[in-house]
Amino acid sequence: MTKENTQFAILGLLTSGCNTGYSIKQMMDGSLTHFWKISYGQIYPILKGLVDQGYASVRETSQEGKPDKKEYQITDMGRDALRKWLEHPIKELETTKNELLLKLFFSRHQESQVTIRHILQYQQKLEDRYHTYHTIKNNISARHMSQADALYWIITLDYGLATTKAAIGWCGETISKLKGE
Amino acid sequence: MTKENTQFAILGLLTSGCNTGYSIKQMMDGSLTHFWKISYGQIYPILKGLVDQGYASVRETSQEGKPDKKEYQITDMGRDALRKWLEHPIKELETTKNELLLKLFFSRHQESQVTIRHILQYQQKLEDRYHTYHTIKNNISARHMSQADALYWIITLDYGLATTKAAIGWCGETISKLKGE
DNA sequence: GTGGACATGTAAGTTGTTACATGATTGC
DNA sequence: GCAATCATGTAACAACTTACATGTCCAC
Repeated sequence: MTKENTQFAILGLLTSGCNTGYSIKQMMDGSLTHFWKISYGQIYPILKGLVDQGYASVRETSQEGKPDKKEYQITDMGRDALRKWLEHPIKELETTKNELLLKLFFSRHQESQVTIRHILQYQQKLEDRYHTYHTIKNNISARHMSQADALYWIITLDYGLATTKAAIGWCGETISKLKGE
Repeated sequence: MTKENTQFAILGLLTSGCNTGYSIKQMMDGSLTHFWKISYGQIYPILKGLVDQGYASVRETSQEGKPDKKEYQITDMGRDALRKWLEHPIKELETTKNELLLKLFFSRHQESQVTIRHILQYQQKLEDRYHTYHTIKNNISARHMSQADALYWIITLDYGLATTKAAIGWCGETISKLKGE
């Protein structure tokens, strides 16, 4: 049930300073994007669903200088459900679709120069991602934020940093291997 | 277009000794599963589509001691299309949904003991996966197989080994960090 | 006679994305 | 007057999974 997780991702963000569909989307894009993505097409229906289930409440508020918005608030029931979900153990490891590896698998049909070019481009993208994670990490340390919030946020970033670094290393080794052929 | 990639994954396997829907599924589950998954619900319609596009041909054959099957063969047009697809550069890095990281992001709502238990279980699963990759790698080296096939197969396994190892290391460090809190 | 490997296929459902529609307000 | 940011929403589509339906042949 990935939908359940997506639901709780949104419910969780209601406890992290986000209380409109718009701000949830922004937070997702900025901070959870490397392990959970979401579109408006999901957010608004799910927010409605959370209210239906009693996990959240809404009120329409008007602001000065900005359009009206719907403010969502997590309820006690929502908090209980969130804690229960957190306790629930993780079933299985997820696997990503990886277009580079797929192409690599069939690369005997191709000249190794082209393969090397693909890997180099991939490596560049990994390095960009690595630097993005670093920048976010530095921003968190520099900014306000409650300690409890920041601790776990940094831990998830460290996962991204560690695995991305390993992938960058693999790119280098693989290119050497292919050049030696 | 992930579907395009899935299509070429199947077309590619027609060049790697698989020529029935059934054997394609087996190969996928055994060797490509860590970066590309597929179900029968996709395989059979796509095989039909490949024939419609002129990328493959079929013939029904009967076997002794086994049920009849449809043997698919890649065509010259299919080979051209496969090479063109291989040349096409990779657009973007994929991101996996990761339930552990999602839960971790909200783990300030939870006692750190429970969080540590989750990470330990995750680490165990990563280690299982790591050993599976190793076993497959050893089997490839030990078995027949053309050198060209084996080289790229091993490279994709090395990616899995490198990133999984990094993730295992992160688990250890994170647990230490949380115990120190 | 039953379980397992081999073999093909589809219908319904799930999950998610993309593109579109709408509109307030601010600053240039 | 136009772009940007803030804001909400949906309909159509895409990709994929799950569950089911069907059947052969072999070995125990």
